[in-house]
Amino acid sequence: MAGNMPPLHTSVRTRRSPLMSAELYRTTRPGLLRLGDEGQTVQVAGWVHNRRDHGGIAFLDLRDATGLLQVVVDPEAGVASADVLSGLRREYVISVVGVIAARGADHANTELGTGEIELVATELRVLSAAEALPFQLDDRVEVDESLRLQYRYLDLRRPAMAANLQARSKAIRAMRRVLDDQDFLEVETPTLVASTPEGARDVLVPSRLRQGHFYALPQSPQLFKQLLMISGVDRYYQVARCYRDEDFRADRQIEFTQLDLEGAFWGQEDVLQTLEEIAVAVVSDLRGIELARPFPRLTWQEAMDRYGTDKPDIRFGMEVQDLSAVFAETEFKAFAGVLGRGGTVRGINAGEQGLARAGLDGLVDRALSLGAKGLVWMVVEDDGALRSPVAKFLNDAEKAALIGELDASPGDLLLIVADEFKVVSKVLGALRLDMGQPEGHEELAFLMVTDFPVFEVADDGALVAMHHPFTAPEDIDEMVANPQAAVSRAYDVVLNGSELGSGSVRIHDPDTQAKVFAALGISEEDATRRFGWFMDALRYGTPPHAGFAYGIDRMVSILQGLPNIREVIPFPKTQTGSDPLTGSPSRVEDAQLAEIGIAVAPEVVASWAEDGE
RNA sequence: GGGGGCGUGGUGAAGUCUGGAGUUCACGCCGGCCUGUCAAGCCGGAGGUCGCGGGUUCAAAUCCCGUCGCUCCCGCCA
Repeated sequence: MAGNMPPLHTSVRTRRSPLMSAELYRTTRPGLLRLGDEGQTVQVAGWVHNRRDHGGIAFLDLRDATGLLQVVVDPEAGVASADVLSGLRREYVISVVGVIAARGADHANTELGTGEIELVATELRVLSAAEALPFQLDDRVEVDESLRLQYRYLDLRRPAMAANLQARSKAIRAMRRVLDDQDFLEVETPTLVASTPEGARDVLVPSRLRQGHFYALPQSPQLFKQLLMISGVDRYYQVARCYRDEDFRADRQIEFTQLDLEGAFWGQEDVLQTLEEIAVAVVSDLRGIELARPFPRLTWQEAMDRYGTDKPDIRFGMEVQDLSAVFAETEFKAFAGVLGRGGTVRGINAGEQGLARAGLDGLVDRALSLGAKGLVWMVVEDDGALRSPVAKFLNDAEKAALIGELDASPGDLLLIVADEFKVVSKVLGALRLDMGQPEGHEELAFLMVTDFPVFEVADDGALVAMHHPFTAPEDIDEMVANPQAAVSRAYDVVLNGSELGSGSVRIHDPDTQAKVFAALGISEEDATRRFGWFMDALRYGTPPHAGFAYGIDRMVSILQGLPNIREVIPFPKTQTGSDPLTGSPSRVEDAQLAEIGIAVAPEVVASWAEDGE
């Protein structure tokens, strides 16, 4: 980390003998000094990370974002008054003048980048005192996250968190470098926009000037970037804050950041090439490794068939196998019934899991919670027999074929689900991750998933856009004739089982756009009312265009090997959408509400009274 | 909206199943000693309404009910 940073204040640093003055705090930074700097007189400033006081000589670890530097204080050297020296505590902010000295092999600390040297203090000044902290900044104990969030400014001092902030900045810098080199134009789009009923729930903002009317915060800059294509902006990008008001997850916050990009006269291949270049640059800068190109590709159908999900983690096998043919003539009613209704029977070989009965029952519960009607588990015995509650319903040929299809060996756990394709895929896809997904993110497996369906069938039977309604179908006539089977020119980038982002070739002709709206059951009248302005824009000469959006929070968190995106967001919100530091969201004055013509519903006011608010 | 986990001095954990004195461990904090440590060491000390409310009981951190907060998952997330 420090190694990549250019020395700060090089010109100042060569000054002779900096004297402690009111306005000069430092001439260099603690983490930047190295063997070879011995003999130099420097001034550094930062926080007292730790203090080791031997009564006579004392050691201070001076910390700033560049790292730690050991400062040696001899009480008889006149560095500062005895009171000042004995009063130094953790997290005091100090400025120290001293001479860099080599520590010698006996005293070197190989854990620190600066471990071969130390600063022998000649002068020390306290810039700011610090009370005892509400939690320790070392990694000895894992502090409750709400406490970390309440004191996020302290949490961010921890070297690991400082490294996350730096990684995020480096990632965005790499993205900008790639796109700037290709003459992309960075354009900002509004954050107060019109609400659209599709997709996620909007975050609404009441208008004061038009009471009873609302802005929405953008779920993405989608339509604005398409307008920019129509405007003649040839290649666009933006580091864009986006807002989706759905429930939180480890990888989802109400506000998040995307690298949004779009290009005119572009097709799918142009986008995918650029996405690879961006990923290669970011990974190179954060991990120091060069990813092999091209990235592997799967169509959506292949991904679903082999991994049960549209965002497969391909770091491990355990692929889903179609067992429908094995059980085509089965006497086992559960399977036969599903196959008779046009469903499918599939399974995975979870390998040697060594689960006891309770663990296997847990898997069944997990499958049920995922929407399965049941889960068949089988353990291959040493003699090749199958131990399973349903083994007695299967004949020898079926058992043999099953073992063959799943390439099963003694000790292996086989998990089988029978249902409609969607359910089977979801359940086996999730169980596959439960059983086999590697811990952490040491290995990086990027993947492009292409050829998503245009539509998916909602619970009420209606068609909804799988990507969004501005995505170009492969073939518009086929789409009209058989919408459920229609393939779109939409694609995702997946990393280690996480969707890093998605994009598509867009519709650039108003007739096609109208047909997609029609297929979605949006009447011409509705389409005109909601998207008329956009349909109009398409009529004045629209270049074919395509684009993508990378989720920056997810990308950085995975590259940093972290389990949730809050670690790479400076000031995230809790799962219930609150910020323990600032207390948002908060109630506002009645006068503020009156000004915007809003009244809180009586039952909500009543609930405040109950909660003692 | 639903399910799971967690909540104990400043921090983290054990104690909770099987009720019996706020008990223990590590870190931090305060004071003392200590001239080469680096998660310094040694000695001493302070610090808790066991998230909150109610119930059962002679007795509740422990059992029951409710509630709040954090977190993971399902639903949701074009």
